[in-house]
Amino acid sequence: MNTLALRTAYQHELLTEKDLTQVCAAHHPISFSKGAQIVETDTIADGYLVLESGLIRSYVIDFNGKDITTNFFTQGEIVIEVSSLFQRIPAKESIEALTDCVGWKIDFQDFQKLFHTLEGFREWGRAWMANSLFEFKQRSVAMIADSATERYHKLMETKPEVFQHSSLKHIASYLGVTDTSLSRIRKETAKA
Amino acid sequence: MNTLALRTAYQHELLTEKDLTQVCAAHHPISFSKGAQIVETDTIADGYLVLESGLIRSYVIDFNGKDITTNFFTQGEIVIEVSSLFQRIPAKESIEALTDCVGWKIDFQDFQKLFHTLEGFREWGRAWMANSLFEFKQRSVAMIADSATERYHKLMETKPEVFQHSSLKHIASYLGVTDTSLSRIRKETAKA
DNA sequence: ATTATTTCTTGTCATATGGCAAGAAATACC
DNA sequence: GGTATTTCTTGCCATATGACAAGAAATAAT
Repeated sequence: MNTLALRTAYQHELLTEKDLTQVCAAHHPISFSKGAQIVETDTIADGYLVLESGLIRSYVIDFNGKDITTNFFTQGEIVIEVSSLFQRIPAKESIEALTDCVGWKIDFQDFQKLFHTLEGFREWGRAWMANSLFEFKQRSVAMIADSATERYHKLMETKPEVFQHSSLKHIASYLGVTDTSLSRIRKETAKA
Repeated sequence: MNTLALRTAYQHELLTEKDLTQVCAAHHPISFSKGAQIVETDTIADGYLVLESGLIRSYVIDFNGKDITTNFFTQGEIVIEVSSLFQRIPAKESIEALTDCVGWKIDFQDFQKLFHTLEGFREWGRAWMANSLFEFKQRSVAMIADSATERYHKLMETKPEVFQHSSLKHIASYLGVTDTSLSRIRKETAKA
């Protein structure tokens, strides 16, 4: 089986080749069919996965019962409900497969062992978290500073795969607009 | 000197009393005058601080030259530019004191030593990061799901201190509205 | 105290986006 | 293949918020 995604995901200067071998060995292959629920709300996540292929989204249901996509995951990304996994609390987000997916799963206990054993691994982990935090901050700033059209274009550039496999509705809620508006934005874009 | 904020900030079930003593000892008191720059963009952060008293904000300048407040920090909170500190890259956010402030600073090297030595401390750190990530996700969702008025009320509830010491402009950019709009929202609220 | 500067309010008007609904298109189901 | 269901588009109108500008109020500077 191809471990390309794993090697990509765990790229870090302080993670030695030896560490990396150990880390990879702690993962096992896993696959999901389109529509499968990968993390369910109100359960405690028991691990995370590195996505080898397919498209995944995380989402929450807001107080009005509206479904809001919080993230899209593509190849080589870590698919995880951070709060649930690391604070050992029930998940507040759901994660679902938008296409058939294959990936590598690591269980929490195995992760813990590596985290507390390998200095390089925890440096990687901390850097990964720092980067995630940065991306979410950027997202908040984009919601304030950019127009819906600009956010649409940015997503097109960074994750074009999303437009092949996700419905307008999911993309619209991620961008913070209605699907009606997104349909119009797309029309304008195509025209230009 | 009062170490209340320190003890509050480092509350975690896996951080023993012994660990905590060691952690506290790694901090030294520090103070800033109103208007002081605590973290400057394009420099690499050399530590972080636990705020004992005062009000601090972080902000970015967007591509249009607009100043956007990304966060407010109040007593007991960790004031930090995560990306810069943990990825050792130039800061993209600035952090400044909105009032005179006193707090406890820990230098990166001292933090590193504790992080890689004390299992409980890194559990705390990871939990802190997980929680920060969660808060930023919530912020993104609020930008999508809540009206400006709702976001205003939420901030009023969670950080009322902000309204005493920050200008409308800073609060407005944090909430994602213009100061004009915020002035009107406030008026409506007062009326009701 | 006086003046200058920044901050806040208020008015008018423009605009992006939402809400709702109807039809078209695509997809899933039997 | 035909029907049902979901998804997408489009029109009309409502509304929240922005842009700009002028004055008031507060704060800082001399």
